[in-house]
Amino acid sequence: METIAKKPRTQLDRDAWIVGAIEVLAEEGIAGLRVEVLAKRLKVTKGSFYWHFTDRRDLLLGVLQHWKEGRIRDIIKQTRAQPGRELEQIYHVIDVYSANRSRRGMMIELAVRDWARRDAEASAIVAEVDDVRLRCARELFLACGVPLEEASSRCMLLYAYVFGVSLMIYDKFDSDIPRLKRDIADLIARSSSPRA
Amino acid sequence: METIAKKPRTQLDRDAWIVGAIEVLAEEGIAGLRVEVLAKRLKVTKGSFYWHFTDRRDLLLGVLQHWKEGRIRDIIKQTRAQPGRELEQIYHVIDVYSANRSRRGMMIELAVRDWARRDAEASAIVAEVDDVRLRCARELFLACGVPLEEASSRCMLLYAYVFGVSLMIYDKFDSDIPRLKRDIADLIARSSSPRA
DNA sequence: CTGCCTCCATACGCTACCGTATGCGCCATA
DNA sequence: TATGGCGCATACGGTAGCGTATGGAGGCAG
Repeated sequence: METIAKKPRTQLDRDAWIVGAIEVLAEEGIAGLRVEVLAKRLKVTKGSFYWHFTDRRDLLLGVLQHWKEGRIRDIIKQTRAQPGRELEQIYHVIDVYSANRSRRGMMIELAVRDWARRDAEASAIVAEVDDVRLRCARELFLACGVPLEEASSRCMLLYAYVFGVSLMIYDKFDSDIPRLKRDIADLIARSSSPRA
Repeated sequence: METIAKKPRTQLDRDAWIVGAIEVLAEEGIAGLRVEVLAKRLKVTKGSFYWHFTDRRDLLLGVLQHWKEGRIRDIIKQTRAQPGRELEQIYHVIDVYSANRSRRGMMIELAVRDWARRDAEASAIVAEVDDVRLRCARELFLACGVPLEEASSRCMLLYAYVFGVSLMIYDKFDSDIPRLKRDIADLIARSSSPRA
């Protein structure tokens, strides 16, 4: 009767390959994402791979799709705030991205963006994700009473900052990095109009 | 008598290889920087390459060194302002990086930083460059009368922004990108204390 | 002219991949 | 118990790239 119920299977399915692929992508970048390397990591041979995928490109498209959906789900979640707590939520978004806590997610993010610099399909996916991110974040600023154009500037600055700071190496620059990051979050989030 | 004078030679020297390598690096990333590919672009064979370099790693170290020196020269130049025109210079720095004018330089920058995410030697070079950049930019803010800690925050935000914005795809987000970028430059540069 | 040194070409072995062809065990179902 | 297909293993041909070995052209000195 349970024809639709998921059967517990030890075998690999398409999704397991994609999840593993994202793991490799985070560690080695798109250039290191090789079929045989991934197969070895999953303890099977590429005979299995070419059963689930037509070729490497098929996998890569699956990775992009999987990443996009996960990102958009996360964006919706992170930018949903209780009325009156929008500013708090903005700080939370900055913190989530710039903290080392989600280092793994940022590695994937950077790998995908580097990939997108030379691949049209990856580029299209990143464009979609960026658009959703910016619009959702802008809503938060608007809810804080920030005017439209300033809300646009600030949310753009927000995301550019969190990605950019992940590319920099600034250990020796300042002795109190946590304070530095708090101050930067203030520069980004604190609206010039109301003043929290 | 002119044993030290440079002789005009049509042949390739170490530097020509490095310059060509940076070209490939900008277009294909570190993973695409292959000895035989580079040789083909320079219209020679890799027999020449292994005359000038011991191995691929030797070339990569040369690329890093060359990039570092060029960057530091540029930083010194870009952050040297006539007294009283420091704020103007800050805007100029933001503009130089975020404009598409120096798109090529940014491609190299991003390629090196992606490289540095998985290579200790590239990472060390980026750390040096970042340190010089941040300290030079901080001097500009200090000269504008910005307090030390705020100067640190703002110059960090500045560089994180310019690198991060180069990773984003935001065509559809706002209809007036130039205005958006001007507003962001104001958010970064405009000190809360004096008010230009 | 001869010999040497510089700079590059050619040829080779080796490894890492991609994608294909084919074999094979296991499980469900009749 | 027979059988067919699913999921994977094995084996193969082909390409790209690294590094080495060796040959060869051209200039320059003697």
